[in-house]
Amino acid sequence: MSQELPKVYDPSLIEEKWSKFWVDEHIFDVPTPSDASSITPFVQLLPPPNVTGRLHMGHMLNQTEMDILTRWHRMSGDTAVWVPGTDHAGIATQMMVERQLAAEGKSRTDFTREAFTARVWEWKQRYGSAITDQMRRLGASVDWSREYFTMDSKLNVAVKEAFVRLWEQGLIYRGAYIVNWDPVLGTAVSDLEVENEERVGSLFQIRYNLADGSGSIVIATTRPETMLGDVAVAVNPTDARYTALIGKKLILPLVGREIPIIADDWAQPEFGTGAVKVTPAHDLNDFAIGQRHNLPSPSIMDTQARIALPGSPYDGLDRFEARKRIVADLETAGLLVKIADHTLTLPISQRTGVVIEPRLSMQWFIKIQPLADKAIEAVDKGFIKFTPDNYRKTYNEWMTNIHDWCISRQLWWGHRIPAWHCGACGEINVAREAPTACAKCSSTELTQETDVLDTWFSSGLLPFTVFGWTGDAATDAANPDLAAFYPTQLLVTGFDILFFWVARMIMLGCHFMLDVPMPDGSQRTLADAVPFREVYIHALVRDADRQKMSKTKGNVIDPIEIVTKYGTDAVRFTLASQASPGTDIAFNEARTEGYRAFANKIWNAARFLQMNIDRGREAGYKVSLSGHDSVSLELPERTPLETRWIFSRLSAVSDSVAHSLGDYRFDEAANAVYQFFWGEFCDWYVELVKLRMDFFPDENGAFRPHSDVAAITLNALVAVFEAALRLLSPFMPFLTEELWHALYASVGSASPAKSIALTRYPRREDFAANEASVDAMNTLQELIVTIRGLRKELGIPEKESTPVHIFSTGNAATLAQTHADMLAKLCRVSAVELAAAAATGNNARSTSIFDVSVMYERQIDVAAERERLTKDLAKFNKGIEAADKQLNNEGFVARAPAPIVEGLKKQYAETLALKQKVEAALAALPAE
RNA sequence: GGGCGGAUAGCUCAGUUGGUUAGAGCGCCUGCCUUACAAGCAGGAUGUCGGGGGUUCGAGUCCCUCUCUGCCCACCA
Repeated sequence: MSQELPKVYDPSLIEEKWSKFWVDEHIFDVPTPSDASSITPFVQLLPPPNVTGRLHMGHMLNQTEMDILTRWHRMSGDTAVWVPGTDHAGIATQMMVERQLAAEGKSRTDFTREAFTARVWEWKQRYGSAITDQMRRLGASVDWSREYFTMDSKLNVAVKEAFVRLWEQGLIYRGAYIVNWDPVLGTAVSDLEVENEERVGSLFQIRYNLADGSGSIVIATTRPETMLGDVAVAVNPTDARYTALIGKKLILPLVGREIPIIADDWAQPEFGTGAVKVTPAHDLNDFAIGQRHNLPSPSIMDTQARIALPGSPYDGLDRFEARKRIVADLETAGLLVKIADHTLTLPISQRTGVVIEPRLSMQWFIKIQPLADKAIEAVDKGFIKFTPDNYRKTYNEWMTNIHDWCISRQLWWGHRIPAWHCGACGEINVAREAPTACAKCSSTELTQETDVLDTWFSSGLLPFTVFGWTGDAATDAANPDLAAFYPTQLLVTGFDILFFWVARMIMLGCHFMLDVPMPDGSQRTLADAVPFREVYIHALVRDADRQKMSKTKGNVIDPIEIVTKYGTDAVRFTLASQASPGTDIAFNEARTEGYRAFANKIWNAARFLQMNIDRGREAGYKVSLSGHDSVSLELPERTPLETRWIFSRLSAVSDSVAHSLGDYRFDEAANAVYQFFWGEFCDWYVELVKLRMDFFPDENGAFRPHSDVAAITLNALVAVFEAALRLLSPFMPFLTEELWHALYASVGSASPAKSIALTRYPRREDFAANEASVDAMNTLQELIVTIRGLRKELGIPEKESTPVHIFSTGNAATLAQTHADMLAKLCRVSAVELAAAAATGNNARSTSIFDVSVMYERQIDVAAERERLTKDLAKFNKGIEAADKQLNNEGFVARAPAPIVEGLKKQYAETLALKQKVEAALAALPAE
């Protein structure tokens, strides 16, 4: 190697270099394929983070998963496209800039709309790349050449197009309805942006007197202030208490207005007093009653939820202040009957945390049922698959109970609704470009709609708008990006935006793309109109105590901080090692420390290789790397056992990693590569390889004669390590990139690709697998571990070598003799002798395949030995008892499959033999 | 009010269609600086698989039930 690697892995020395390299060298950019049918696409859309955002652990988990899959697919030969972008996030961004203005002592209303949006753009240019910079740092292998921003003019054109088409198709309407109103933001928000919170409030009972003075009705309400807008009192038609009163008039307290008593099923006799006040402009249900009974719906509040009734004593009061005053006034008037504690669910704005005010206002809606129908069908028919599958149910539930989607927002930052109101005739002109005259009356008195679209409207279109959808069938059918990359293969996201985003993309994708012919000109079916074929929903990242991370709790872990501390690869590995479908991740720093150690282990393995390559070279051996594909299917005849074994293991692990990743079992995949690299490659292979490297002195300081075994082994070692790096690289891209290049430099050949990310992912068939070597190694490993245990128990000093006696009915003893060098190296065995019979005694131990005794004279701890043996005996007895019971059970023998019965019998016999040996050993123990 | 999930070692979690004596990492205990790595090496201990019942030759795994615990949806004044 050109330069020597430092002894301890320091991620900060290499990470910046590689993240910059990947971006600058356009390693992950994917040009549009000229022939869509010649590629296997693997396309994913990054759930666009808010442009105002900062990366949190949820993002990092999401991106780690997407990146592992993208890198794996890319290395497996697929055309892997991961499209990044950011969301203009109407409300969040506008709030951000307004806060900035507030700091300058200004407010939005000090600006014109144009000046304000210009200011937002300025903000975006300046700070908008913070989150994507963080992504670059974390090594997300996205195609930056395809980066989008949801307010880009290209996307704006597409958004307008989509809106106009929906309007023309009669799927968008405008009307006055009750919407969720955020009085701080001064805009409507969707149902999804409202969180329901249970709180203890009060239920007020108020007396409304009959106009004719013949009595009164007591109503119950949680919101007395809305009585100013009452237009009726409803009772249930079956409620005997009130039937006589239906049709009579009441005097609205404090106001004096006359309102009727009406009969409506909505009023439930059991609740409160059975009589309910009706305020159509400030309650969804009351609005429905109002419609049914043809009642007026006077609004009593302004956009900031202040009472807006000129002339009223309450005019200008905030709603909660008004409530206090009204309750007090009612009490004074003797009309307040009762105040009782009452738990109720309050709608809270997700954005501002204030209580949502249901408000009657003019809004734009999407008639959702036709879109939902297709979206339901697409999932029902399996065109879109959910992992975990139970989200399908959640999705269906929501989709079948869906309400029309209010898409208008009273904001300044966002895609402005392409509609122009005619001042002359009131006609709404919806058009792609600003019309010059009203289509109905030709008046030129046109003003553009001031509302903007819900952010999720534009992000719901992304799967096709990012690839240049225009809405023109012929143009879109000829669009090579759409041809190659739509539908995308996979969407990885959190459940929190299942309805906000995933469901909307499905509805809008199925709707719009159904009209785009297939590249071959044929009619597109729903199966190909879907925006993605699979959805993987990942869980939440929690803190080490499984608490949700939140700013108020102060337990938020900043990915950048933790990455700075442990290195990106270690944090990625921590997330991956726990990421499995449906399971939340408890992020524990102790674990990350463990994976930093793993990174260091890999690093030091590279140093070991470096040393061997250098020394081997000096000794005149040739070292080469054949390339990044198949390592070597034919191992030379003189290849030692451990190399045949590690190749077999590499083959098996490659296979299992692929299967695990295919099932989104990131945890299984990560654990498999971890176990392979540390537990097999380092713990066994590297140690055994030292036996072959005859350019190092042996135990006695002597050099052995050179042989081709050393050359074979050295080259195998290099090949296996190189393959292991590729295997690890989707999980630990930085470390593996660095070491991969260093390895090639060390070997002295040019690396076959610009980046390890562009090499081939190891596959099962790439490595010669050999069953016999695996069996033999398993036996030797068990033997070595047993001897180590015995030695420890006997208190043999680490450096002292001892002979062993081995008896076996199988090949264990001969294997031990053949590979005595391994035993010498790994458990200090000076000589292997075959025993004629199984030994029992303090220095012996038995397994089902061999009996081994270590020849060492030493007084053992009799009490400890007795305890161990007694424990073993109990264990064996328990096993024997259980097996005995089963084997004597006729039902079991008759019905269980033969291999199970045979297996149990064999095990029974083995356990019995072991038990007898333990009993003998116990008997042989000297008295204490 | 509906719906979904979880409960397995001190901690965080695996455990494939029921099949032999339930695993991993971390932590813990013991001994080691063995020519890559002390962020290391070797050895070791640890479980009434939440409780109860059922199906079965056989249940951590399937069914019922109870307890605890997350989460999502919902217009009851």
